[in-house]
Amino acid sequence: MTSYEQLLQVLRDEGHRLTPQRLIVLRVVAEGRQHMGVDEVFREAQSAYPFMDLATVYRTLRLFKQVGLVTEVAIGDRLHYELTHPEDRHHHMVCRFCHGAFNLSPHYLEEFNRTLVNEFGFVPDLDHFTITGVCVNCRPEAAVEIGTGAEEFTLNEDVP
Amino acid sequence: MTSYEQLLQVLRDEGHRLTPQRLIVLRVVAEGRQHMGVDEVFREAQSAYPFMDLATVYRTLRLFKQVGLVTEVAIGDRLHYELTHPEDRHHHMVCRFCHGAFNLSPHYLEEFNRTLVNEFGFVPDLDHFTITGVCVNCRPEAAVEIGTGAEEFTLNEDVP
DNA sequence: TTCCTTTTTGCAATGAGTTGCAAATACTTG
DNA sequence: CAAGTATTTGCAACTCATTGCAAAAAGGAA
Repeated sequence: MTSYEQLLQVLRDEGHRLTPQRLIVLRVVAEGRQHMGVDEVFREAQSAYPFMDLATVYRTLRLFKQVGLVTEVAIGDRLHYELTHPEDRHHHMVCRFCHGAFNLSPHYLEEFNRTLVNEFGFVPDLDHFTITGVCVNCRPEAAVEIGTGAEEFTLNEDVP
Repeated sequence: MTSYEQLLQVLRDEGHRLTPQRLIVLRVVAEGRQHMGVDEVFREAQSAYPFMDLATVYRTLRLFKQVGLVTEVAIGDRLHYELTHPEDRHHHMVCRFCHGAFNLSPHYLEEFNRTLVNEFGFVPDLDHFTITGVCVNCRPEAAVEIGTGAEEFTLNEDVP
């Protein structure tokens, strides 16, 4: 487990200033659950430091992402953040129905990454990657939406 | 080449109404270049129909995307749209530096798609996919940004 | 054609996120 | 520890995109 002091050192090393606002946001994210919404981070931070401004939270999270302290995950149409654990890097599969976020090992993208670099000289941003889709649990709902014929059984309640 | 009439039929078939606004947006996108920005579409449409509203353009493009007439591409932080050519489906690699968009054959994602479905039961949205990164031409700039040592040669102008 | 219902439009308001700028403050150097 | 400067904050204004709602218009039925 990365210690709090080590995290601060990352900021100092890159020449960023340690303001109370940054310390608080860092602690909120470090102690919070996985992929917190910005509003969540804001409320928590504000309760620890009532003068906290929303713009500061956005700027701070952007900075933390830039230096690799946190990972940004787009869930639905909102940004979420979680502490980066270097030992447990992972991408996300986000369900378009339930908005659940499932971890995906980087290993599943290695081949793809190599191909883009070798064939096109294109270096994809793959330190973190989010793919949306439909999770196992929501596949029945998805089937109804796109009409696979399954609705004849699931929607008709008059069958004997 | 898909004819204009065929495109209209797609809308009619799904029970959408053919309004002047929709016809114009469709024509603008059909005749425009690849991945047009929303503002671009708006300006073109407005010059053909001065009462055109921006909200209508957004709604119309969203509808067209939903029925598959157009493909949405996120370039930088803005949405762009291009006519969907069913014979020439492709994904996009978007360069974070020059914002150039390069086509990517769906074949490069087939394996990845299968893996997610088989291993996790997760069905990714892969009718269109955009990956950001750094293109061949911008890799020198990227090297300077992330510091690979190359800057010793590119930035120091005092070498004899 | 006319009437009727439902969809669509235009407008204004809203929401998430970003940005310009002056005032405040963290860090550096003496 | 005081002074100087470069960064950061707070605030308000702004941007892109979405939405609620009343008025307008499309398409189907009489």
